[in-house]
Parts: sequence; structure tokens; C-alpha cells
Amino acid sequence: MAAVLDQDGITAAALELVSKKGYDGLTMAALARSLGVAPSALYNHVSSKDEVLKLVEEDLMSKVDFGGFRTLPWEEAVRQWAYSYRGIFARHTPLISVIAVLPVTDAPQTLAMYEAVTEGFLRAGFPEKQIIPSIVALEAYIFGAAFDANAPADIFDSGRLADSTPHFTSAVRSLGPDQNNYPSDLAFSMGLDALITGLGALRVDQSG
Amino acid sequence: MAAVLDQDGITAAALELVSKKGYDGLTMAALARSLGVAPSALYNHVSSKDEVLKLVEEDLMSKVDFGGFRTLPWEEAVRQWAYSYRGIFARHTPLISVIAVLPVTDAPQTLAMYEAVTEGFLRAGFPEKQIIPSIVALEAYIFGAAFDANAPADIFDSGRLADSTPHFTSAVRSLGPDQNNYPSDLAFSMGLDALITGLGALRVDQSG
DNA sequence: TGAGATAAATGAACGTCATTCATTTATTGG
DNA sequence: CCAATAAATGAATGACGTTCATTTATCTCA
Repeated sequence: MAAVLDQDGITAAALELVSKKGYDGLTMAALARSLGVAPSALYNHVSSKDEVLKLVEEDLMSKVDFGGFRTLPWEEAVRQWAYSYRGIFARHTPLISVIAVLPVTDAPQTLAMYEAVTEGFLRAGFPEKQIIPSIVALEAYIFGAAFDANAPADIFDSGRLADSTPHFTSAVRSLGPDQNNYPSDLAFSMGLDALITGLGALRVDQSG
Repeated sequence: MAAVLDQDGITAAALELVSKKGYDGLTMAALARSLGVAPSALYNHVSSKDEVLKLVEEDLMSKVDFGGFRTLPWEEAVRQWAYSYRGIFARHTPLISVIAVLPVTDAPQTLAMYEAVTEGFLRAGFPEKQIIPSIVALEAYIFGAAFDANAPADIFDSGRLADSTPHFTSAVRSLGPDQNNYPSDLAFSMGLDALITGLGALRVDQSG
């Protein structure tokens, strides 16, 4: 029969659906409808909805910018990579629990990213043994920050319990004229700087 | 009618159910069964399954150990808090996407924690404006690390693509005798040290 | 050219969920 | 003691992922 469907098409349709309706709107039925096909037809090309999520994840990984590791100083490369990584997955947080536990074995785009990042760390003078833990630590931070990026502005509103949390409430108010001012971007920048400084100290050769 | 049910009982039953069957086993039907009640009866005490998750989350928050902020040097207090926080939520990752976006307004335990942590930061000499972003950054890292803690040991197995990712594959192998050795704990420790060092530098008065 | 073999799409069906609602049951307050 | 109320029931609903027997179209090869 004429192949109306393939994994690339499914991936593209899933991405478009997610961007329009969010992850709640990503159902097998909706996905099939957007492809003009019956839901059961999808199962000739993917084994489950989980596989659809993996396909989407791999596609997103290919969009993460790790090019700086070839051209920029290590600190700048990490920063560029981290911002790009967080920016992409902030809009795809439901995938994070999938990625964080997903073996890279069948994820070529993810592997390509790790290879480039590892090379960058080597060039920057990191001892081989420190590289994977450093990347893991950075990724943990990036994933956590991606969640944060979706928090509502009033997430730290202590409400009627403000009286019993005076120091916290005051610290929140100190952030800006708005009573509730969620500092997701500022926090990301601060923590990233701290990580870059702290991890950078592990380098043996600081010339990279 | 005799109140067989209340929010505390529901929370306790949900926690026990999760510890025995995981979050897949936490269904409204299973929860009701464990309480000897019909599923619909739950809705007299909680408005939705999401509220059950929020109740569980608050209960877990009360178990996070932030006592060090009253007694230990700032670095040690942060370390203790972070380890406790990660240890608890590593077994409850499905809650993380809920927490990260949940306003603290109706979460007294969470607020209590923030108040204590904020006080610790103040005592340690942090400028008020830096405190919330620092806590947010630490929390992002802790949440991301909680996901990591559940990764399988072979998550970095590059499989048949090992040849095309030589530096990465070698870096993974350098970690230990096991071919695939996932360094979740080591990574957490390294990143946490880096964050503590980097954020600690923001202090004005280093005596705390 | 024509006859399988095969890959792909269909539609009906299933089981699992969370959730709703009319009804029943037990307790409490006036 | 009665009425109001809080709480539990069981049946029903709709959404969802997934399966499967069946049909349909294309490809291969004699």
C-alpha cells in the first residue's frame, strides 16, 4: 500500500501538534487525525506512544547548539550550549523524565552532542575521568532549570502565610517592584556561572 | 455519616501505595481500595488526583532536612539540605513537574523550608537580592539530579555507535572497571561543590 | 500479464483511567 | 424527633492507548 506514513512524518506532526496544543494535546488520536489517518495506522510505524516521545526527543536534541565547543573558549561554549539546551527543553518538560533515564544507545543525535561536548572538555584540559560527571552535573542543572522556566510569576507568593515567613517574604519582595517576581532567568545565569567556575577549576591545562 | 476518610489518611495511603507499587500503581481506584472505600468517595475530600499529588508533595517536603541552617556553617548546611532533598525526591520524580510549577501559597511545609533556608543564607552574609535566585538555582540542580539518580547503569552505553563517538566512549570507560558505570552520585557531589563554591562567593560577610 | 506475497490502513473492540451524579445512609443540631 | 448535612455508594461517561481481524493497494517474480 502507498506509505502515507513514516517515522519522520510522525515526528514532524507530533512536534507541530505539541507546539499548538501542548503535551496534553498530543494523543495518538489527535496525532492520527493531523496526519489524516486512523489511530491504529500509527502502530505500523511506532510501537507505542512512548516511542513517539523518543522520536520527538531525538529531533529536539539535534537542535541543541553545541557548536561553540569547536570555536569558543570552554566557558563560553558551555554557556551557549546550556542556554540553547534549556531554551529548547523548557517548552518540552514532559520529555525530561523520559530523557533523563533513556539510554543513549539508540539516540544518535544525543550521542553526537555528547561526543562534541566531551571533545570540548578534553580540549579545555579536563582529566578524562572528570568529564562525564561534569556533563551529568551540568545536564541535571539544565533540566531542573527547564522546569523552573515554566513557573508562574507568583510562584513565591507566600499569601496569608507571609507573616510567618518574614525573611523569605522580604527576600522575594527585594527582587523587584512587582510583588511577585520570579527570577528564573537570573537564577539560571547565576547558577550556571557558579557551575562553570567550580567545574572549570578541575582543568589541568587552562589554555583551552 | 461517620468520616472514614480525611486528607491525612488519604495522604498516608497514597504514600504507602507509591512506595509499594510506584507511581503507576497510584490510581484513584487503587487508593480507594487501600482505604476500603469506593473511588468516588475520595472526591468528597480531594478535588482531583492532582490534589492527592500535592498532598503527597507537601508531606515529603516536611521530611526534607534543613536543620543544618541553624547549626552548621553555610556550606555544610547547604550540602546536608541538598542531599536530603535529592534523596527524598529521587524516589518521587513524577512529583517534580508538579512542584516546580506549584505556587507555595498553599504549601505551608514548603514555605517553612524556604523560610529556614533564607534565614541561613542571611546569616551566612548573602545580600538579600541574591538569596532567592541562589535557592532557585540550587533547587533546579537538586531536581535534575533527582532524575539522574534513577538512570540505569548502562545509560551511557554507546552500543554500535561507539566507533563514531570515540572520545565520549573513552571518557565513559575511564570511569571504572565496569564498562558502563553511571556516576550519578559522583556527579551530584561534584556539581554541588561547584555550586556551593560559586554561590558562596556572593557572600558579603563570610563569617557565617 | 497475472498471481501471490507483503506492507499498510481501517474500524471495531477492549481495558484502564479519572471523574460525575443521582441516590442512599448515617450523623448532628435545633 | 425531625430536618439538614456530610459522606459513601454504584452506575455511568468519556478519553485514552492499544490490539486485531479484515481490507486495500503496491511490489515481486514467474
